[in-house]
Amino acid sequence: MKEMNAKEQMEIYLQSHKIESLFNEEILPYLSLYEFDKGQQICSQGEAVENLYILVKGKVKIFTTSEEGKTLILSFKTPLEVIGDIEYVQEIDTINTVEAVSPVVMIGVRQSVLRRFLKDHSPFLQFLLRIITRKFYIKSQFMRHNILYPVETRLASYLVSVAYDENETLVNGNVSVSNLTDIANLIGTSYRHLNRVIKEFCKNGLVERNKGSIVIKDLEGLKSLAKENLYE
Amino acid sequence: MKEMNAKEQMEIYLQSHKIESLFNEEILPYLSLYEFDKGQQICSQGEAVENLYILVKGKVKIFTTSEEGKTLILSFKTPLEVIGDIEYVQEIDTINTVEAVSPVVMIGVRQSVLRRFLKDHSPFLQFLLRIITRKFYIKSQFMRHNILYPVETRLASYLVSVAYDENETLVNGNVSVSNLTDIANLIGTSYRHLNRVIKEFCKNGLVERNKGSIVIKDLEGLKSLAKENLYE
DNA sequence: TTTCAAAAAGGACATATGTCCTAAATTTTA
DNA sequence: TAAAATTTAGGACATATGTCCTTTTTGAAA
Repeated sequence: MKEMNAKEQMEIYLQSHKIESLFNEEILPYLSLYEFDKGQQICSQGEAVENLYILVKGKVKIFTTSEEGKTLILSFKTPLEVIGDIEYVQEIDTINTVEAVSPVVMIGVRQSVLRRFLKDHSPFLQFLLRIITRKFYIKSQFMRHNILYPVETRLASYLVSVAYDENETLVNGNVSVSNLTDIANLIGTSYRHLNRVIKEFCKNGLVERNKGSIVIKDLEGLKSLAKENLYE
Repeated sequence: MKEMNAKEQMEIYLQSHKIESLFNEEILPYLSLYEFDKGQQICSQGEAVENLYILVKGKVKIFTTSEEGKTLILSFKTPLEVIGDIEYVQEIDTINTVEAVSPVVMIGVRQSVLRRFLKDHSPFLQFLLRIITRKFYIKSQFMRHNILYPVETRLASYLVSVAYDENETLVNGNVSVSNLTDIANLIGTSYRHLNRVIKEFCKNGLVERNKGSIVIKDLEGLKSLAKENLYE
C-alpha cells in the first residue's frame, strides 16, 4: 500500500466521479489517496477499522472465510464503491476481507475525521444511503439466487454477467475466466462440482473450453438457464 | 388494513421508540398509523411502493418467492424496523413480500412527503443509515451462514436464537415452534429434510418432540453445533 | 530451456438434500 | 360434533453436491 498526497490527482478523481460535493472545505486536507497492488489486502475480516475508503480505480474482491477455512466470495466491486461504510455506521470490526484483484486506487479518510466534519453533511449522508442501499439490493438478489437455485442456474447467470464488460458491450464470445476456483467460491460451490457443470454445459453446446478459458457459444441458452437476470 | 389518525396514539409510539427527533414540525400532519391483522400483507414483491413504514408494534415476516413458487423467508422483524427504505432510496419496486405474523402497527408516510420534507434532515438520514446498515449486516451474516454451513448447523443456530425471547431471558426449554414449514423456508431447505435433521437431533438428545412443538434439552450442545452466533 | 508450483480436468465414492407419496395427528371451519 | 383442511412424520428413491485423489496442462521462476 502506498499513501500519496497528490492534490491534483485527488482533484481529478473527485471530479471524474462527480463526488466533490460530498465533502466540504474543512475535510479536504484530511483526504488521502491510497494505492494497492494486485493481490494486496485492503482490510481483513475481524480486525478494527480505521479508514473509510472510496474505490476510484481498479477492482476488488470481497470475501469471507469460515472457521473451517472455506472461502465464499461475496462480490467483485469496481468504482464507484465504498469500503468500510457499514463498519463506520455500525461501529464494528471489519466484516469481510477486501483484496485488490488489479492495481487499485482509493480515497481514504479516517472515521474520526468523518465524524468530526461530515456527521450532519447531508450530501455525504445521502451518498452513503445510495451506495449502501444499492449494495443491500445486490446482496439480496445474490443471496436469493444462491439459495433458491442450483449451481447450474448460478453458473449460467454468472457467465451471462461477464459476457458483457463494464461498457455493456458484448465481449466477443471469449470470456477470459480468471480463475475457476474464484468462480466456484463466488457461486458457493466446490471446484469439483463447478467442473462437472461446465462439462455439462459443453455437452449441451452452451460453452466450449479453450485452454482454461471458456468460450460462450449460446448466450441465449445461458440466459434462459439463468432464469432471472441477477445483474439487471 | 386500517388507517387511523389518532394523534395521541402516534405521540405515544414516537416517544416510546424515541423517534420524535427524526421528524420536523411540517411533516407531522402527514404521518399516519396503520394497523394490519395477522396474516395480512403489508406489501408484495414486484409492486410499486407508495409508503415508507416504520414498524412500531407486532412482528412481520419478510419473504421472497421464486418463479417456481419456492418460498424463502429472509427474516422476521420486530420494532424498531423500517419497511420500504431500500425501495425509497433506490426508487424501485418492492423487493420482498412483507406479511404480518401478529397484529401489527406501523407509522406510514408517503415517499413524496419524505422527499419534500426530510431530504436534507440529517437526523432522519442518520436514522435510515443506522437501520439499513444493521439490516445489511444481519443479511450478510445470514447469507454467509446459509451458504457456508449445512442444514444441521443452520437449524441449531435457529433454535438457539429462539431459545431466548426478545428480553434475552431463556424461554424455559419449550420452544413453541409456530410452523415447521416456516422454519424450513427460513433456513433454506425442504420440509422433508428439516424433519430428518430434527430426528437426528432427537436421537442425540439435543431436543425432544412434543406434539408439534420442540423442547430444547441441551442448549449448550446446540450452541456448539451452531458454530457462530448468528444473532449476537 | 528446465524446474516447479499452480491450475485444470475428471474418476470414484460418500453424503446432503430434494421429490413424491402415504398415513396419522391436529386444527379449523361448517 | 362432524367434516375438511392443514400440519406432522417419515419411507423410498433420485439427484445435487462434496471430498479425496490422480493426471495433465499451463505459466512463472530459476
